[in-house]
Amino acid sequence: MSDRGSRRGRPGGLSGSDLLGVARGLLLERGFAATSMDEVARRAQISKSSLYREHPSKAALYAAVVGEWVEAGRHSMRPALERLVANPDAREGLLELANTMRSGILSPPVLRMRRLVSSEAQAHPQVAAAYLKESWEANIASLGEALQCMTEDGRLSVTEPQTAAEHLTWLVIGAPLNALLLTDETEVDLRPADAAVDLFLAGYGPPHPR
Amino acid sequence: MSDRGSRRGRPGGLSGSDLLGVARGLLLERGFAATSMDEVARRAQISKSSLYREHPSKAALYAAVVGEWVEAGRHSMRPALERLVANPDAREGLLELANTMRSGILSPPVLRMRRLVSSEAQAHPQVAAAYLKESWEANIASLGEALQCMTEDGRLSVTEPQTAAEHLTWLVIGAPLNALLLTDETEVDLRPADAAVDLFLAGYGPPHPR
DNA sequence: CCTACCGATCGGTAGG
DNA sequence: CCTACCGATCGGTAGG
Repeated sequence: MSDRGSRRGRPGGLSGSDLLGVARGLLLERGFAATSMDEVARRAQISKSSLYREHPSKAALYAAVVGEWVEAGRHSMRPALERLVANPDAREGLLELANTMRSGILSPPVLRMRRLVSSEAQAHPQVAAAYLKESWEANIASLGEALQCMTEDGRLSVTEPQTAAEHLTWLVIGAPLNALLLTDETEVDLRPADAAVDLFLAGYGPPHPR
Repeated sequence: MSDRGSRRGRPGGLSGSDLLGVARGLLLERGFAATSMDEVARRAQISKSSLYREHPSKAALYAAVVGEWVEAGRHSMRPALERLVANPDAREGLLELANTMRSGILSPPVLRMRRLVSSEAQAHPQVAAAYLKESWEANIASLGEALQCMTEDGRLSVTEPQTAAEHLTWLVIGAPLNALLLTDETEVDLRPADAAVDLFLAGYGPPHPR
């Protein structure tokens, strides 16, 4: 990860993934407009010339930061989904997944990245579109596959996996995500996910639950 | 609404609600940072001195714009909720309400205001907090009251109206709102709300549906 | 009411 | 000569 090992001659500052990490920290903390290329360079201990050689514009740096983030989080839900599919108790598995989704999506860094991308969606639409497609829709699709898998062995009765995955997702995170996006807080008191899972199972539960 | 009638002597430019309308148009179109006080004054045909006399800072102008918007939309769902309560067919009423919620919350101006307030939530937290409380939470609470009313005469079986209202809201608008907030588009193809209403009724439907 | 203008700061690029 | 990198400063524009 660190480029420290590839430096030659001069002590030098950060580059590559380390440089993106510095930029990400500033962008998540202050937003796009309030993050200056000067401070990115200063914190990375490089000159602005070096910064602009690696990222030819502020927009390119921003796109690189979001791109690295999306790539890292693309399959972040996979372990939780494998635990869900492996759990013979559908309700227990869904409850655990709900809590995992909440603690992930509502965590301060993930929330800040979402605020950043959403705020810049008009100025940088291609970045927002990539974030939506590769971060959100990819994870929703994976959840849909897991729900279909659970339907095939009788633990659920889902006919439209994509729709069911969206329903579960928004039942679980809709209200707290909305509240957190409209606050400068990074935490909100969560009611238990039981009611959301109960509603989901009432509609998508096994066909013969007796 | 117009201050044209109260002008005295000079032809003058806009003030009051008309001035806020000009500022709102610019803020919704370009966002907070890209909206200059110079252009607000120019479009309102007043000097910057007059603008700053009526709104002592850019932040104050922004707060006034959002405040007027919140006040106007506070009870915007009431007519739709009255139709829901008056409809003896719960499913039909909920479907109509779902479509009303979608066409309202997902309409371009409402969407743009949400983007604006959310983008400035860190810089102007009190504005975002007022928007959340008086615009969102007030309407959710009204929906909860309607659901409780329908429970009392046997059309639903809701024990926690607040939770049920949140569930219905996010089932109906969660996915499209998320997609629209992460795009520069102002429209998205909506799948029918039937699946969301069916799921809601599976969990909150009448106790003896035979 | 308005024009001119301020102190500050931005993203991006020059010469050496 | 080449490269990686620096200090200094550019033209424009923001809120007030």
